[in-house]
Amino acid sequence: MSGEARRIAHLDMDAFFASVELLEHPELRGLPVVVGGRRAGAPGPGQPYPKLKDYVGRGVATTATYEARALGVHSGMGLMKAAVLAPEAILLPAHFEAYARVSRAFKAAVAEVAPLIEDRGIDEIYLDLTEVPGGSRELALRLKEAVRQATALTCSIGITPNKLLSKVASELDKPDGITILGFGDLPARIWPLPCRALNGIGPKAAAKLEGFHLRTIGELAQADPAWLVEHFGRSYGAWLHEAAHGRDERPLTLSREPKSISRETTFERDLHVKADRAALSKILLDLCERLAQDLARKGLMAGSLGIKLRFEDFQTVTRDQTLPAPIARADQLREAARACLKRVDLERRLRLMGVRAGALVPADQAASGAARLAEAPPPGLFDPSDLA
DNA sequence: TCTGGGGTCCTAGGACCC
DNA sequence: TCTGGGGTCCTAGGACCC
Repeated sequence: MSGEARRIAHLDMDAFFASVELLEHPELRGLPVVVGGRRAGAPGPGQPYPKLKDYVGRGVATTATYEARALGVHSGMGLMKAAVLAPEAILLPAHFEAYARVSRAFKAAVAEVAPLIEDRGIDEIYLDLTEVPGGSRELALRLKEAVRQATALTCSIGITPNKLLSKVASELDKPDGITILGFGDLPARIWPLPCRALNGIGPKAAAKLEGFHLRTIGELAQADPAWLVEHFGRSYGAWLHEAAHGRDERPLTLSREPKSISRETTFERDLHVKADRAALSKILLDLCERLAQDLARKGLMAGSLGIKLRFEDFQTVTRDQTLPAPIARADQLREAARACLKRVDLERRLRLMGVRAGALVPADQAASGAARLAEAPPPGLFDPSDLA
């Protein structure tokens, strides 16, 4: 039984990173501004802001103000491409510490209104409003006011019976919008939208659907579920059908433990293992040190370690290794990463390297477990690798 | 004018065990 | 010796999301 109808909100901060930057640089309000790029270096006092057209190098737009989006700049777009569309746009470097601080502030403010929160990253959350007294519009206004008072920023809110629809709804009236929908609104408000508007249909699935002339969610809803399963697999095909009909029973995930922690970097220029050995070695050590800090800060150890490499042609490979015992120190991480590296053919030049800690275990548990084993090996238990 | 960095989840094949 | 099947763990890759 699904019980009574739920009331779920999706709250999404408007152009979050760019909006936080505008708090620092109010004189840029109303202008096309893009946040992104590598250490562009903040302009000194009296210096003009750097323009997108003056940017050279690798990097993507992390966020863009609505003025920049109107020129065609989207997050994830390469900056060199963005510069063609909006050469005069201001380019600001990202300040992740500031965004994290504002993120905590808006979530704390929202929790005062509605405590059941699913964290969906730095700038968005789901809320369960089912048991919160008050009308949906009234609650949305209260949430927006709480966010505004805590951060001086605007957000957009969708309220519907489930997460799937609320996520779509919060996009419908951006920025600073409120959209409240029931199942009855499906044909008029949801079905005309492109399939891509559904959270879970990405570029690949959308292109494949389009190949079958299924462009809108309404067209997808009309498709025979058995046919969808045939072409998209049992799990995904069934989900496509349910999603197109706005059905989604997923509960909110109120807390979760991290499954992995990773650090990666794209190089300024492509590097070759032989010609750039020293540079790559330094980068690997750097990544491992940062990963070790992350693990220490969270009190975790890695039960497995993996590397990720991206070649100059953008092909990406990963190598993972389950460790005999959890590790957390930088030198241990590096040794394990090097063992993984040996399993990759490194003829082509590299553009990215990353390290990832998986199978995470709390450091106190891992330490006591290892100590117990070292102190008193169980009698009669022998390790086959001893024979090697 | 090529495409960041941090994640999650799913699939699929092979090893290994019962 | 052959055959079959199920379950779990490990690894690699890929889609997707923020």
